[in-house]
Amino acid sequence: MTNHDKTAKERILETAISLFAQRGYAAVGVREIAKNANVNVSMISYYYQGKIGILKSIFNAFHDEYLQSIQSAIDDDKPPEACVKAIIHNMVDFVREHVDLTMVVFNTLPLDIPEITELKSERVHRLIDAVSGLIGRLGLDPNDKELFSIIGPSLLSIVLAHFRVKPVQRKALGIEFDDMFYDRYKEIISTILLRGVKGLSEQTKRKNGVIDENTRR
Amino acid sequence: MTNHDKTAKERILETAISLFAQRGYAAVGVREIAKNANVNVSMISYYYQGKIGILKSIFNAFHDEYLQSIQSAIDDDKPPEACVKAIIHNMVDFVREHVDLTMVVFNTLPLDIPEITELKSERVHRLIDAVSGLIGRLGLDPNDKELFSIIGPSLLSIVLAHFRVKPVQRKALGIEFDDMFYDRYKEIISTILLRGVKGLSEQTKRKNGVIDENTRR
Amino acid sequence: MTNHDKTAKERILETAISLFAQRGYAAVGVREIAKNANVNVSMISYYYQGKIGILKSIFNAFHDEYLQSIQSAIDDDKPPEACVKAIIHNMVDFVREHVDLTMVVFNTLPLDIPEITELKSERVHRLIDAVSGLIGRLGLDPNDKELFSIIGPSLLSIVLAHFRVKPVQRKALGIEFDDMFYDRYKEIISTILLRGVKGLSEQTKRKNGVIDENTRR
Amino acid sequence: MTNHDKTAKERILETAISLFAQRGYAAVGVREIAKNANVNVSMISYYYQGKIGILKSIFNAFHDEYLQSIQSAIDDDKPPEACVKAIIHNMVDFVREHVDLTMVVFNTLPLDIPEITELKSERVHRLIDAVSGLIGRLGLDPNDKELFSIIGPSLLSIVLAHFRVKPVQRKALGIEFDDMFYDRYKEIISTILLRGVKGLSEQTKRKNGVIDENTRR
DNA sequence: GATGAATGAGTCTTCATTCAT
DNA sequence: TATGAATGAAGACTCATTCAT
Repeated sequence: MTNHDKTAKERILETAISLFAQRGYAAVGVREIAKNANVNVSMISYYYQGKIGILKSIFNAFHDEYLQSIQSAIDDDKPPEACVKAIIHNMVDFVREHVDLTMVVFNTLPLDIPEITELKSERVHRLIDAVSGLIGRLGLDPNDKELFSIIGPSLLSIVLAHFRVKPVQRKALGIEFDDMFYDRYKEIISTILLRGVKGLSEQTKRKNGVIDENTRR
Repeated sequence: MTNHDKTAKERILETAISLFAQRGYAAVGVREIAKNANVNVSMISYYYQGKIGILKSIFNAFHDEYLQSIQSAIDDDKPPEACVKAIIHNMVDFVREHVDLTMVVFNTLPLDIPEITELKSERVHRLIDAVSGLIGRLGLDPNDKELFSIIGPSLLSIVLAHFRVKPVQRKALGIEFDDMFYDRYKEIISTILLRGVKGLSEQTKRKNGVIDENTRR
Repeated sequence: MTNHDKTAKERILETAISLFAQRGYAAVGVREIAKNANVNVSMISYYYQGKIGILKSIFNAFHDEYLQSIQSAIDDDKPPEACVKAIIHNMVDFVREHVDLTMVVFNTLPLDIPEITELKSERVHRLIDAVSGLIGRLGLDPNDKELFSIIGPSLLSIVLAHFRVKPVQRKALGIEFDDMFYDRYKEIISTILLRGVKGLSEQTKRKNGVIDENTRR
Repeated sequence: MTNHDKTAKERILETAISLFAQRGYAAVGVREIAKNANVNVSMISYYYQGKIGILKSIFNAFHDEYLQSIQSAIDDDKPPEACVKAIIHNMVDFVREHVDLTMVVFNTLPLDIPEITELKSERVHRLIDAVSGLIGRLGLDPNDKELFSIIGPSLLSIVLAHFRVKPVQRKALGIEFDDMFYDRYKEIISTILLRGVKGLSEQTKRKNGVIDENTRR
């Protein structure tokens, strides 16, 4: 499907995602979006009920696909470590395929934009539901909210960190990022997280006095 | 020092940091900054040569203190693991003390704002210089740019992740974050990273065939 | 066509010409133009891409009509003196009909406004092309750039001089300027210029030794 | 006297003259003047009671010297043609020595700046007084206000025309203007004006029926 | 669906001037 | 004299949105 085949509505969304990812929601004007998308400015209000409507659509689009990519990686019949690896694998693939979409959501997350506050809260809860089972199987307490509030964001952050600074690094370090790089990327991130979490669960058990050699493998 | 004792210039900076952290650089207007800082709008251009000048000041202020907090944690006479723990300790303390400042820098980092592109590049290089020695002592190749481009951002991201979503979590999970929480926080993050990095260096060695099966588990 | 029938774009241009003529380009604000033209301020940027765009339009509008009025007066089948008279006739009529337009261009000409520097240069060249033939037929060297650089501006200046000081003179001398005045005006200016230029060409020939004492007086 | 020896007040005036000449009174800000003159902004209000005060000083400074240069060229014992030549000579020299000063006054003349309206009127009257005698001796009616209102401005305009467009011409035609150029300049302008005015007086007499061969030389 | 003119509040920046020191 | 902070209005321009066509 060439760019010309897409409907005006689609072109608006894609252009907005690209521009929001580059310069942030607030810094991009509807005129610029309309111009780049080759539509009349009024069409934005027509299709999305205003600029903020685009952002809502972006959040929903991201949420649907992202959640699914995580859920499809969780399989209670597989060992939890494999699930984590699969999640990371899916996440990296998903992010690579939707860098701009992900960046917009991630960068907009900590900002106070009243109109999307509800969307953000809802998203958090659904994610927790999705992964809480896996957390328990990894040896951590799924009801330990504090622990979760630390590990949860870390997981996404650690994966996304690279994508956030990619443009800066490409410039400063002169690195090109290809498929090989991302294979290594997945492996490194998986190692850090799996080993790290394993260390955590050992620590927990040790503190609870249940440490014996067997549990440490 | 009460808020009234501060100079107009200081009040502008602090107000801007607070507002930028909440809603992002582009979404905050100079009028609002001036109003909250109780100064005349034109004072912003007077002291900072325009809105972008405030952002530059913020970057420099962050960079100076942040770099120093990391450097002071690195001690070649201590084992590298202790250094990592110290860095994380310092970072968490630094971030807690300067949440808004850190958030502004972190959230602005991935955005394309031509006027501060140079500042960002320069910052990256100085950070690399500061920690490259430690990287080597942890068993990783300090000249492996790719590896660094993955771990570097991860380190900061994993620490900051919590702060980014703190407001959302406080609301969604009903957690209060006190000193005890942050002690635990430091420990968890340290564990994840140290164990994770250790896993990485072992992996590296294994691939290079330097170690045997016994040392692995 | 009443003022109300004109489009917003036309009203902006005409109002701007009038105000610029009175107080100069820099001294007039877009708000004042918009107010007098009965349009919203933003319409100025919408139609003219900013205040400077109005000035560009003014330059182009003047140039087009002015050049044409000169060209239509030049007829190689008529004696050059008649052409000069016709040019002055056309110029005076043109200026009377477009006093403000002419004044804006003339008063803006010597000012350094980077955005219109090119327009000014282009204008000079076209004018030279238009009259160089006539210059030769008047007995002057059309390739003598210096000579042209003196006479060219003089021609326009001498015609415009009156219009520049008209308001001051009306006040100071109590003169009213009507059709009769301008008929005399054309004659006086024509006489000065034709006799003056004739004197010049005689002087030139004399220096070149082409004529003898008898023809001189 | 080097630039550093000059008093702050002098530096302000000279800097203002230079800047006003380049870009016009309204387009130049007091901050720029103060900066270029190496004084504090407040000094401008202190010495000149505001920006408009500088302009008034400029008008007065010009008027005093300019009038004197014309008066010193008028000598009732010399033939009127010689006086005209002397006036032109003095004017060209004066203008060359005070280009910026002259341009500021000349360019500001047609603009409506309420605060200097009186200054302008006064100036016109004094000039008329100074040259009215000479006008009569040239064979023109000194009480013919209309005639004077045409010739008067023409005289100055024709001399200044070159200086107004000098920068444009230097660029467009590639001419350099040196002493030799200005010698020729004086001669050409003198010829145009003397011959032109002679033509006028002959015309006048002819109409009045007093023409005889003797008066035409 | 699509256009482009129009609106009015908003953007950041600069203005000339004043005042206490 | 000289300084620099401070003011408030005004500078040009852009914003997202609406509406008649």
